[in-house]
Amino acid sequence: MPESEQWLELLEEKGCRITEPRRTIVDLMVHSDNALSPIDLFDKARASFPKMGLVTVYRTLEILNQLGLVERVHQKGGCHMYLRAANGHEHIMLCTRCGQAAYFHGDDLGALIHKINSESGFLIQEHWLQLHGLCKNCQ
Amino acid sequence: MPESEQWLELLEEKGCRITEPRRTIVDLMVHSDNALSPIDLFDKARASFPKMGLVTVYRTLEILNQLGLVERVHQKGGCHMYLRAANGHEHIMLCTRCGQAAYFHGDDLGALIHKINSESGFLIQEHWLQLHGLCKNCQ
DNA sequence: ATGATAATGAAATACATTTTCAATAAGGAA
DNA sequence: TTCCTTATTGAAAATGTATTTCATTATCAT
Repeated sequence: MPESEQWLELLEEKGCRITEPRRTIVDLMVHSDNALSPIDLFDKARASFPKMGLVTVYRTLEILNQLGLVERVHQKGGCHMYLRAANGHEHIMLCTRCGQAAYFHGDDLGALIHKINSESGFLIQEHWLQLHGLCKNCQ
Repeated sequence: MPESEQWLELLEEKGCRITEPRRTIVDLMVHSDNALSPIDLFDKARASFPKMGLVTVYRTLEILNQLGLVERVHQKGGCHMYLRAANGHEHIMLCTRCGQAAYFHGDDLGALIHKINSESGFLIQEHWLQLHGLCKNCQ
């Protein structure tokens, strides 16, 4: 089953109606190699669905984020872009030159987290790691 | 030498004038255990320097950020707060209950980064790790 | 096919940040 | 010290980003 369909099924399970705007945004997010801002999505979406409203982009991103399907990308310049979420122990890598995102399925950070827990007394509940560099093409 | 003085010297070396607003903000950032937003800083600063302008807070944070003395903190709710920057291989931990920040000096990411470089072809230039959990007091 | 209501888009609003600019103050030169 | 240059400042305006409101539309269970 195409990934877009899986996302739409999750939306349906959550009790959401499947609409044209949502289909459009899901499709764009599933297939994008680059992080996209709400405005990026708005512009791209209107190519195939001219009536798309910017508010709907925000609302749909919020739902997809709640479902863990997309996540906000954090960059020096700002934190306004979204990307397909990393699954399990994947980590996101962003190319600083072309913007392409890649997912690396590396070790989990369990050992480090555990060490921090025991040495610092801090009880870590959540962590995120983001990597910035040059992709193969841009080196 | 107090850390505030060190920061001010770095500002001077950069060619900046040492002003009352800058002293005030530096002092607040050096001594804060919690991440602070521009508005937080604005409010706190006016306690000792009532004429402080919000724009100056933004401008000073930008300079301190360029000098690597403060860094933006990334949280689910948004990325509008700043903290003394982590040095070397320190990583920032934030308490999700009281907001207190702690710095943990544990590397171990070198191996992971190296592995990613060789396996993915991606050349990692920078990495950010941020940890969220409960500090000793809040557990 | 119908109807209840979730979802939508546009406008208004709220919030965050940056730009502009005249007045002020820092700090080197006299 | 006093003067002068100019970086810095604060206020207002402008820009950019995100959310709320609300009447209209479209989904989907019946």
